[in-house]
Amino acid sequence: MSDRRVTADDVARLAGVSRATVSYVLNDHPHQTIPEATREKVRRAAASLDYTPLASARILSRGRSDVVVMLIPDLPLGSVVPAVMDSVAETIAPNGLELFLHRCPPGRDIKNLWNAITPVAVIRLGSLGPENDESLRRSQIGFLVELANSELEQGLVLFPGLETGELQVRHLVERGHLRIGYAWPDDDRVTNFASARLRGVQKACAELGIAEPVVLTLPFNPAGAAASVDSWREAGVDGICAFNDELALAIIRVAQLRGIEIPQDLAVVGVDDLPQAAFSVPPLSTVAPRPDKMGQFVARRLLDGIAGREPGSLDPSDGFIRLIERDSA
Amino acid sequence: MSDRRVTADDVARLAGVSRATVSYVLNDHPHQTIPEATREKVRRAAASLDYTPLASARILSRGRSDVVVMLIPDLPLGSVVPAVMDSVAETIAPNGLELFLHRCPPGRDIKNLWNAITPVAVIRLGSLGPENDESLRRSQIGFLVELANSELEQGLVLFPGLETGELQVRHLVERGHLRIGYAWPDDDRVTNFASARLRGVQKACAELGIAEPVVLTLPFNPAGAAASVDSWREAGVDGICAFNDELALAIIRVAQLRGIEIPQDLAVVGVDDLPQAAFSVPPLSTVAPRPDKMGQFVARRLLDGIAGREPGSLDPSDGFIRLIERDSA
DNA sequence: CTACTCTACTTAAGCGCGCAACTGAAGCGC
DNA sequence: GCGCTTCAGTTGCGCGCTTAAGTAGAGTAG
Repeated sequence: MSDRRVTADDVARLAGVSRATVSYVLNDHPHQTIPEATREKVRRAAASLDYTPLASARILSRGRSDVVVMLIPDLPLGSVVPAVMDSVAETIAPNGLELFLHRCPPGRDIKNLWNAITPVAVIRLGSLGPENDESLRRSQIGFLVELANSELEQGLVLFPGLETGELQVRHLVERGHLRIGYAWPDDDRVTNFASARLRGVQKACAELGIAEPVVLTLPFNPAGAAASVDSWREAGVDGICAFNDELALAIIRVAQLRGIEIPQDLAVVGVDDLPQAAFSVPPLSTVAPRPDKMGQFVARRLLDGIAGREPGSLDPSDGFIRLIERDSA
Repeated sequence: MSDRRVTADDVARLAGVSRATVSYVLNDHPHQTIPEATREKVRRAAASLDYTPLASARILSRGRSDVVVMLIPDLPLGSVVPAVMDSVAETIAPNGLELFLHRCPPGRDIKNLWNAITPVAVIRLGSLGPENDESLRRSQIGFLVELANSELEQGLVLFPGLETGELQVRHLVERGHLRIGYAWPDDDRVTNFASARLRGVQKACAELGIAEPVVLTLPFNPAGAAASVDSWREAGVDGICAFNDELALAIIRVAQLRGIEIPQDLAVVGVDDLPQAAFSVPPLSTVAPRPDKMGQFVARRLLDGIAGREPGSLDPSDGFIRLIERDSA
């Protein structure tokens, strides 16, 4: 809040050295022989003035910034996105990189963003719409990681929908539930996720030689949910793959009010592992994302890309999700 | 991804004018008389080269950046923080400002951040710990908005805990529930929020001349929750203020399993207005935050501060929360 | 015809920093 | 005492942009 910024010149003057020396000391520049006494003098001066180099000047001079921007459309970000962020941030921190999140609602034009910030890399977390995706690719950003919400979008898939659906079905079948239902969400914004997961369910059913899943949209209110549950029961369904835990928990609650025993009469498997999932009665079996693994994968890609290395050929979807077996199936 | 960045020089050369003219045109500089023909030439050249000014150079030159950073500790960010972000972003966008979120776990030192970015302003969303808070204040940031999680922390309060607690009690009392219980969360990270809300509850009880609330920690599992509900019932409690909707919904579920009628035997009021709240049986009455109002308030403060104006003397807590009356009380 | 104004630009001075290249002094072998 | 290397710094350029100040030419007033 002072009037004029403190610059490296001020530090140099106070320390009685040149500006270059200040820069060398504060950046721990290699190939430079500076005795500890001088270093200490400089560091003291910098500290006493609360000196912080001006990022813009630093970046301009080095020709490279340390900012990674994560661009996310205005999807409802649950607890997994922040967790992935934390994991990415932690992994790239040793390289001096800092992660920032920027929300990007459908209507907004990205172009103005680059007037404000010069990232080394950006992580696109799901599609931002055709024009923005395109302009992102054409822009002069060092490195771009394109993440997809599901196998149906372009980009790397963090949350593999196919595999998720398969895991759900295989678990139900293992426990003896052979007539599968799918609880489809009543929210357009997540259609992409849902489609991929349903495909996984269908694929697994085919592979296991059981009947096609009975797909019903699950309205997010008690009456509607109850109706869907009744329909499934009439169709002989005894195992439900829910799009996510919210739906799964709703199903469990509604079913219990109707005297349906879980998992004997009806088994349910969710997705997400919400905190509530562990504490429902019975505790919900669910396919959980592993944000730490996801973040580490993204961060590695990022670091490889920035360094100009070819990204390692690891299997992206390896270990990103896991089945948590509890008692609802 | 091209080898060399496209600079204003390239655009100038292509358009057949000087670099200064390019800058004047692209920034719509006032007090400059440039015929439309020339403007068009420049704009075409810029577009055909996909020119984006280098933010760092721009900022260095203008001595001012357009970046607002929102710093948030690693609290679980629900749906309200993103909503506040969107509201802030939208309000400041007409001024050319861009909002970025940066998470700041307790251990992390903020200092390195300013090597990466030079914000005009930062919004501190809750305390980042004593050292970081202090270093933030000493740093050379243009403007700092300090937001508090509750009345118990330093800074402006967006989510007024006192008022929240009061609203809960007054609603219960209006509906004839005079013996109040308070459901305390089993999570250390939210103690600050909870304390303020509880104080509001206690204050309202005192003012209305009813007994002190019976405070019980509500374990987030069915058995524990059931035990708490039993204790309240034994104490004659017929109206519960829950710390948040999650707890409120858990209470409703547990109570129903025990044959307790809601709201006749036991009324419950939550906080947050989760999506599930509207669809529980009975629908949950709750104190809802209004992220749009919060965001607009923060944005106004920000714009005033950046412009050097004294912030308007509006009542910060006005309209930030509201009671949503449904059927659980 | 000169002096002035207005238009439509251009020239050039920074912004603060990093880093390559240079320099002066000290140390050392012969 | 000479040339060589190492130490401990300094000088100065350039990153790409904004913007104050300047200027050539056309138009107009007197």
